[in-house]
Amino acid sequence: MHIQSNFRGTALAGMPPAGVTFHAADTMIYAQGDAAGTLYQVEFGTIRICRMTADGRRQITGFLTAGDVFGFEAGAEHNSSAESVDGAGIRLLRPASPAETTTALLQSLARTQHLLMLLGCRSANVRMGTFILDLSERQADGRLVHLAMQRNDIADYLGMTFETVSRALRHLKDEGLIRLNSITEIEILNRPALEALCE
Amino acid sequence: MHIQSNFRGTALAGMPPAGVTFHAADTMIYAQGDAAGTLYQVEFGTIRICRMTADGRRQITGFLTAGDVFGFEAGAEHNSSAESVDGAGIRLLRPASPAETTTALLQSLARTQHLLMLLGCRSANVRMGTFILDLSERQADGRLVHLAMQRNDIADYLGMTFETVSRALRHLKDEGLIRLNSITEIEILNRPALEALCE
DNA sequence: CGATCAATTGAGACAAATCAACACCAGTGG
DNA sequence: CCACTGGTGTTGATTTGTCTCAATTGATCG
Repeated sequence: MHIQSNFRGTALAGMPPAGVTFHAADTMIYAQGDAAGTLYQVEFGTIRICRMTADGRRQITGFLTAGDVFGFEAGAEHNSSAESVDGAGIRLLRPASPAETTTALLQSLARTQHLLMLLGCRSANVRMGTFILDLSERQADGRLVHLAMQRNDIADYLGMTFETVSRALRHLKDEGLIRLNSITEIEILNRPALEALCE
Repeated sequence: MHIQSNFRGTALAGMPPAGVTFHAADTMIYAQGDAAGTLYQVEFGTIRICRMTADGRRQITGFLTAGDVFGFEAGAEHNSSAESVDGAGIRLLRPASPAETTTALLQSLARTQHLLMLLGCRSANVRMGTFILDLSERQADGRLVHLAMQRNDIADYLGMTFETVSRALRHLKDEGLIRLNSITEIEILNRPALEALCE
């Protein structure tokens, strides 16, 4: 499981630094409605920020990885929940300086707007392709992309069903743009074409 | 035209306060790619924030009205453009305090996330209904909603075509939830039912 | 090995996009 | 005063893409 491997990878190299708490896969860090105020930073692993719609659907508004700061809210309560996707280490930030807060907020805003653009575009294939490219940018390797989250999470992030996620992946595969090395690893075979598709 | 009436309404009451510039309907305040840095505040009228997608579509990421602050960017350049919808007065903000910036940013983030939730939901009728309710909250009257923007703008905001906007309005009308008093004025006939639809 | 959950694939239904025609309104000029 | 025009909005017919429902395969784990 990725939980183990991810955690072990860090733990074996030495204990996680003090102030970092570990959250197992699929566990909640804070819930919708919890008191807000604290800021968090991802140390390792992947976090998803979720929000339930009134009709019962779930919208994931972001996936966060090492270095990302999260937890700000406009009100006194969290209107999103934060959950560990694959086992993650979280650091509590001591009250950050205003400048740091602004930077983190701007980044958060930029990410949200980026997702907004993605959802505004209606093609499932393009959404999926862009998602892969986005992940790729945040990961070291230019060809291999690791999917820490499962299809269901991707679906709720991209605003579609997990069946459509599956079909979109198949489509990109059939086009020769990617290869599915395993269920959690995608290989980008033709990046220029993929970028052209997603612009 | 709304330009005249809006402007006149303010102008007759006295000249716009110093530091407020007027932008006629459908004119640009800043463009995608312009140098960022200044913050603006809407004095009167309506502003739309737009972003072009590579495939030529336009996504409106927000409509701003009196009091709203806009213009922040993560980088040195604007990656959105700001345009006057119906003739609007804009005030340049002198460098705001960090606390004010954070507040404005949080509000901006909250709004963007709200729109994100809307786009994640796929029903055109619900999107349209929510849009009307959102507008209503920002306007004085609880029943009458003024549409400063035209159908095309609404479509690009809600991620659908203007034909679908038209059909969604018709649907809400047929359901007895709203009435179309004129092309720019909607009357909410059954707010509870409308809220129930949109949750 | 069977049990369970995740992922894929297929067939059909349905909502929105697309294409096209038409109505409406304001402004213009004969 | 009335045709003409261009922009905007509505409505209709058809196509297309995604959702839904259902069956099947694949992976993981006790």
